[in-house]
Amino acid sequence: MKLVVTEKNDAATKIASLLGAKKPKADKVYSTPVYRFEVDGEEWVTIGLRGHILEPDFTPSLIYKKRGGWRGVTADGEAVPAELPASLARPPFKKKKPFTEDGVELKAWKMDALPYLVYAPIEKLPKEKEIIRSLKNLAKKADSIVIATDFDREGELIGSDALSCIQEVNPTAPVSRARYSAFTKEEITHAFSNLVELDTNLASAGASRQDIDLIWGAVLTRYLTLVKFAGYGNVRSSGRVQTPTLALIVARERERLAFIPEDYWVIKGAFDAGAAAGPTPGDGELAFVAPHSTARFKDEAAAKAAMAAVAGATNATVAAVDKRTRKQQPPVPFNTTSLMAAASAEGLSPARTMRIAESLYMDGYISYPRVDNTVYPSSLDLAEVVKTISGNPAYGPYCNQLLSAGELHATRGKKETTDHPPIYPTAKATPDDLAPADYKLYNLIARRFLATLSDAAVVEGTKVTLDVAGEKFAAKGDVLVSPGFRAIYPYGMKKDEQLPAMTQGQQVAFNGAECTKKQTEPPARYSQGKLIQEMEKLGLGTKSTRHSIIERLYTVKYIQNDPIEPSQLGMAVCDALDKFAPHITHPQMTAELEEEMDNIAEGRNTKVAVVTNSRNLLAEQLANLIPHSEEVKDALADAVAADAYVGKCPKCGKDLQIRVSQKTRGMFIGCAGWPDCDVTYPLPKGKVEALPDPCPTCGMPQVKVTAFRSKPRTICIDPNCETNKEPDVVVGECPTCAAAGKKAKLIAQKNPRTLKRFIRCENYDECGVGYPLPQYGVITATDEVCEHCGAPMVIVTTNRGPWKLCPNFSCPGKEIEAEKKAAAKEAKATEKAAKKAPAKKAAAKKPAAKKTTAKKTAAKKTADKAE
DNA sequence: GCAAGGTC
Repeated sequence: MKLVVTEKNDAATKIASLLGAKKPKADKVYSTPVYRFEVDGEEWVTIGLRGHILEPDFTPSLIYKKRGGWRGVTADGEAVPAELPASLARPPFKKKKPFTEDGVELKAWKMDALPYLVYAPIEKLPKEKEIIRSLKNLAKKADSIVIATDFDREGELIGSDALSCIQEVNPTAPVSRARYSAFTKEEITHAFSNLVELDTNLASAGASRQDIDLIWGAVLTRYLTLVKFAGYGNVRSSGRVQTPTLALIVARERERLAFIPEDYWVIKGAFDAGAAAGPTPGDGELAFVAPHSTARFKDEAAAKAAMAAVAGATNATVAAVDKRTRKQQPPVPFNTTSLMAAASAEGLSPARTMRIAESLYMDGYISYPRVDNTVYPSSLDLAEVVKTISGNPAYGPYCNQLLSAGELHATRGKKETTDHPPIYPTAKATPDDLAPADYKLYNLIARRFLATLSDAAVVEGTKVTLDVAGEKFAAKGDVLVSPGFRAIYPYGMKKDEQLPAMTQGQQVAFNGAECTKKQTEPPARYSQGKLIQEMEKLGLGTKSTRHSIIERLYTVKYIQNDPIEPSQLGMAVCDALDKFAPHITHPQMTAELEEEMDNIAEGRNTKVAVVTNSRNLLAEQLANLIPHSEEVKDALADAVAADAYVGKCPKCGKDLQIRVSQKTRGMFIGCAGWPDCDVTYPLPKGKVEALPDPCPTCGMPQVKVTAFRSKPRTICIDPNCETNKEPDVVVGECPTCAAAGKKAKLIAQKNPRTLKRFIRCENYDECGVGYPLPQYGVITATDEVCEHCGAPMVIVTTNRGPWKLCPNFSCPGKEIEAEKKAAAKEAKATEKAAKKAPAKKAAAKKPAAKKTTAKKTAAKKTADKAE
């Protein structure tokens, strides 16, 4: 039996179906899918890994296991370097030698262990245990092995790791490597009939990257976290990619802070081409506004002079009309980066975009979403794709138009690789088939695909120069003459500005001018999309990791909001590292690593040499950091306090800070003077940010609260402020009391101490009837009761509009509704799958659909609970 | 409790 190992399940299926004489048989080894088929009478089987199946980590025997291995290094491994470089060899023990904890002898403790970590040996440990088990099981029976992972450095490494697993159980089977860069019959057949050897140099280049990333990441992350410990879960991370990325954001913020705005003046004139002289009382249909031809007056006197010159004028002469048509070329096909950038402009974060893209891909709506390529391969039948999506009524007419216009020609981007095609739609979807955000992304991808097959848009630009008492005004207009791709791809387009038709020498009415003082703006903050593009330009991260790097910066609270601004903590971390360990804050580290990896791959250098070199460099940086720990510690502490600051304590005057409750993990506002001062304020659930302006009603600080999936709202921190008071609302009669023959009202109310809102029977002590309410939104009573449980229906009006709900958390109706929805969705999925490809796909799809709905119901439940 | 890179 010949065993073919691929990087992912998807590749395993494709290769099996391209090489098998007959349709491959889908099978499972333990829980891993494998595909069996025959080639020239020989039995073949393909198995897809899940990317890396091994993961480097410090040799376990060296690490004292307690608390995730952060507690120190043990003395038992002879692998522990006996001698540290002089710069790091300060007395490592705070406690007396020999130092033991829980009977384990420790060489160094916490921070003092970091120098040892710099030189700690690294092993590859299993990461995907299930897959490894399946792989080994197959390997035992294999006569020969083909490594068919992706054709790149990480692919070579993944293959090499797989091979080391295989050879543990089958060291003798001959091994070869298939190199392919497209899933076409020719390419795959060619690769498998021209097998080569695994490139161990290339694999060890990748392994060097792994080791270096681990060592630098672990040492610096632990340093930053331990130097000013802020409780478990408050990790302050650093890494080869994330720290330079943070530095970009911080640098931009610094530019903004250093920016000195300059005043300038703008003059705008009002004109009306419908009347020869003004002022015109007319309908204003032909009215337009045009700026002075000096777009920005740097000098107020000059602006005033121009205003004085046109004062009293009622007439303007059209001095010149200049028309130019220009073409707007259709966009190029989407790769991962351009998709994330375009989606980011539409309000989908890169991380969310990739999550959605992944699920659209798994459900067969779009092609593989992790690509660099921006040129459709010739093997892709463009017309067939157009036909496929033409079933969506929003695209139908445009698709037909494209198809009837003759042969299709697609735009080409600059990057051409052949591993995967650019991202395109692979199935029809309508808004009914997908969740709103999913459809938003699908729609973007489908329209982009059609746009890449379209003609250029032709825009006629008109520039009209108007003379008012010798002062020139310049009116500009853009009119779309031929929409071309813009008919289907409206994203990122400016609105047309139409000017009335005018001819040279014509007189138009001048209805006065307005002079406004403005200020120059600092450079804009990065949007997530822009940051991704900048990272790509600098070689930071890969198409598959950039979005998660940015997300990481958000979760460790180095950055906030979108456009991205750094927190005080983010700035402090960046500054501290830039001062004492500058190597990690620059993209240069990645560039140098790339160069070294090329050297390893080409055989000019070895992994050992490169990693050792990197260890030495890190040792230098750490030796620089350690003596400045007090300074770093203070800087981080100040930054954390500044991020938490919301205002002054009304009782003692110290700082009020946003804090996390140790007990409940919930947020509250507490006084920095605690325990001497016991002032606290409750906070509702959600993301909380301090606001600079105090409450206009009571003068206390205000915060911005963003609850899950809601728009942010501003609230005063004082629950007793008028703005936080809510009148009790009678929402119905208590059913339990009614059954007992009593009459009692159900009242919607808010607890000022906890901010929790709920409905409670006025006779609660006896009957115990109560229901939870969402934490915000205006509650209005209805005279209906829930058909399932008898609770009073209420209407909650938020900024997203009113919605009616049964407040009973355990109402049986909730389950029934959820099931109905799930059933409807499943029916649709089954129907769709059955239409597309009989039998097999339907079977594959059904559980997937079930899973998503189940997940969604669960997510909804937690969301409900959170409210 | 750590990185970055694959993939789900």
